Amino acid sequence: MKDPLSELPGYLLQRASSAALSELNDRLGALNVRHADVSLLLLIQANPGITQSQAGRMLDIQRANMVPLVARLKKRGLIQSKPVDGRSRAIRLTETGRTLVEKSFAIVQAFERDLVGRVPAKLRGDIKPMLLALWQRPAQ
Amino acid sequence: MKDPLSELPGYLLQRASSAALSELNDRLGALNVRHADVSLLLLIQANPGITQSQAGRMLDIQRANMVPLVARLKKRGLIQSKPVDGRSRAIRLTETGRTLVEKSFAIVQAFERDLVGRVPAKLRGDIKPMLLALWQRPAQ
DNA sequence: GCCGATTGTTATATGATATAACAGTTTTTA
DNA sequence: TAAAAACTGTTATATCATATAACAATCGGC
Repeated sequence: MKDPLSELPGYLLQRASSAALSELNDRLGALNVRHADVSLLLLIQANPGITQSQAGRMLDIQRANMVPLVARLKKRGLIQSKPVDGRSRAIRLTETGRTLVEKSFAIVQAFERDLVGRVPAKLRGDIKPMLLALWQRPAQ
Repeated sequence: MKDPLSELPGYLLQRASSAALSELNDRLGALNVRHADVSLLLLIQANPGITQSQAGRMLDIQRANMVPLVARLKKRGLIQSKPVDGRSRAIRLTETGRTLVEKSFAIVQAFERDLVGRVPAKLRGDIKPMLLALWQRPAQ
């Protein structure tokens, strides 16, 4: 059976990404979180007091889609937020959130190690530069 | 603002993939198709008479999710199918489908060229091997 | 000829992402 | 400083991708 798609870097990029993401989600399932939760928690951990919109911009998640994500984490007691002015709210991890983000990050790191380990050693140093280059969105 | 996520190859892989996919979908919008349609059409073009399940396995799309995809392409007159035995159906491009897949493939190729062009020249030869390596799913 | 596997299908659920509209607030600028 | 513009969080809603479970019909191997 011919496979014309595997010649296309863009297709390989998509398949690699979705396979990796689904593997990571499987592993994170043990903590009952998903990759989107963890990326937001890690971002808040690195930037305590970050605003919902700021986080959304960095994660490329639109304002409207941040609402249910933040609400879920708040409901689980992982984050708290308080007004920083009349419209923005500063988000921080709770103690529970800090604990969970540490456990999650351990899983993420193990996953990243495995992922990188699948690449031939001589190419490993090029992974980040290459993915960053592929990420570039041309000016429109 | 700290960005702990951009240190993680897995995260870069996801962002690169989703940016690329959304750019490709934008470009394909001119033909009123999406990337999923085009990948199936290309696969059928390369393997006339391929079965719905076979295609699904190659594209990693489950049987149940192939149904609306195939139905949509059939409704647009891009593909036709006829029974190959009591359960399987062989799928082929129609003349309309052949025309559309050619136009689509031109867009895909232009996109792939641009995508690869964003990677520093000295790394370009490693794109496919690296993405294939990242795609590997460990035996479970 | 029987039994397990396969195929296409329906129904359904979840997650990610997109747009439009809004009320209240802040910032810009004329 | 008053009016205009931009920003924030929110609701409602739509689309797309993906997942599972169940089913009837069919096929293949023993």
